[in-house]
Amino acid sequence: MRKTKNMYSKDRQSDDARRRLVRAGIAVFAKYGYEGASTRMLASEAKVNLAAIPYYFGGKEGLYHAVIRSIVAFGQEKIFPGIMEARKRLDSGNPSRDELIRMLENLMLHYIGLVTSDETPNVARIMFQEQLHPTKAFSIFYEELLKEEHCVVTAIVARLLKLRPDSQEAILNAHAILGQVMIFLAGRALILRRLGQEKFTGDDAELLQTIMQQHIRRIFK
Amino acid sequence: MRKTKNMYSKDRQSDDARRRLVRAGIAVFAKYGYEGASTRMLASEAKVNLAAIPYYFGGKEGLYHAVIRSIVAFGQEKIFPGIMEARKRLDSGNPSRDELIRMLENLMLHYIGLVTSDETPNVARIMFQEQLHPTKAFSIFYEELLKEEHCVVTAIVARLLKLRPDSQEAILNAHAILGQVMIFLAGRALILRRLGQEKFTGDDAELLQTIMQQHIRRIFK
DNA sequence: GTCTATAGTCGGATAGAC
DNA sequence: GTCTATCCGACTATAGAC
Repeated sequence: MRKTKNMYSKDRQSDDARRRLVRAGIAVFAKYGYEGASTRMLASEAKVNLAAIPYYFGGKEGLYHAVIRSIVAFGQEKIFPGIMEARKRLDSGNPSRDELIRMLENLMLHYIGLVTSDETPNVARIMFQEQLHPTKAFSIFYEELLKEEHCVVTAIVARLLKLRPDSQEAILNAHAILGQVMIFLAGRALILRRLGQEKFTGDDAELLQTIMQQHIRRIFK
Repeated sequence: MRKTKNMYSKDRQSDDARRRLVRAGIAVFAKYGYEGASTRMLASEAKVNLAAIPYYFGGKEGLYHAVIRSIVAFGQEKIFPGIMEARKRLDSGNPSRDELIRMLENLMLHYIGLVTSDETPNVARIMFQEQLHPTKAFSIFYEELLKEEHCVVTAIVARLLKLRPDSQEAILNAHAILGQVMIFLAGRALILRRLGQEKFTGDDAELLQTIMQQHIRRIFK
């Protein structure tokens, strides 16, 4: 039987080291990519010993997978509530055209919040890295996060356009709609350089919201 | 004075090795990223000797820059004609609303052609890699390719919405419009998995064209 | 659990024969 | 210009002291 003191210290410190490594991993993998990130960077950013990476995660790859899982959890926490609510309203009840448009708007406005927030860019960079170089991690993102999100948006778009929700046209249309926001994550460097800014401001967020509302209303009204 | 035979053989073989390396570089850097690509992969893909990379390009980084330059040239060839024509019509003459919309449509339809073509994905992957991890190469892309493209689209959008072409709103709006197509390059893995396809078909291209036309017309009419 | 020291591997670049 | 052989540095992972 373990002593209380040991359990405390073990759990607290161990959790601390693991947590710091995952946190550092998000920043370092986002900035340098999987190959570009070295275990030395990761350890020093997390302020833990180099050997802690193999010890806690079995190696660099294990740490990366832990980072992926933490991103999935972050995403599920941030976007699933909205998604699930939309899904529910679609399945039960028969939302009117205006309601459908408002649902779509709400989802998009929510994404804009993520785009312009300070904690999202690193997460988003890792997700887009995985799109450019899909590994096992991309399948996890897709199955546990992106699929449901994409399907719900497709379902809304399909209803608005009177298409089948599994039709090619509905899927492509939904992707284009989502692209209007997503490109601010994937093409972040371009738009920031174009604006002459280091990061997005609250004004940008507001402007984007009105722009997105206008686009959605004009496209679907 | 060099002998004709030597010049011939030098130029032909040297050009051949250089060309093969650049060509292989596009494929390998696209697939694995800059850090992930090794000189050994690059040489073997190009079917040249490992030492040819330092010899011709001064090293891996030099080869990468040559690849970047070749992509800029490719892009200028593929998209500048359309861009320049639009720019000319904007500067001289006073295009009508319908003409502006048609200009925007034409640019977007052209990009759809690039999205669904077979030779573009690797080029696009390298460009989006540079957006996620901007190096010196990103500045080259921006200054010599993306800036003019983005400015022209912004100018068209600004006229349609009666905004100043350097206003935040016009710039963000144009980026969102472009995002509808660009996301098919940046988020290629996602949409292909969603469609259950390995690559885009001619049908996808057609559908996308009609979708994009509808969106643009509804947004700006 | 945490650290230092080090093993073992692979990367890019070079030297020098041809 | 092209090749083989090799160097050197950086990387990840491990062994073993504390």
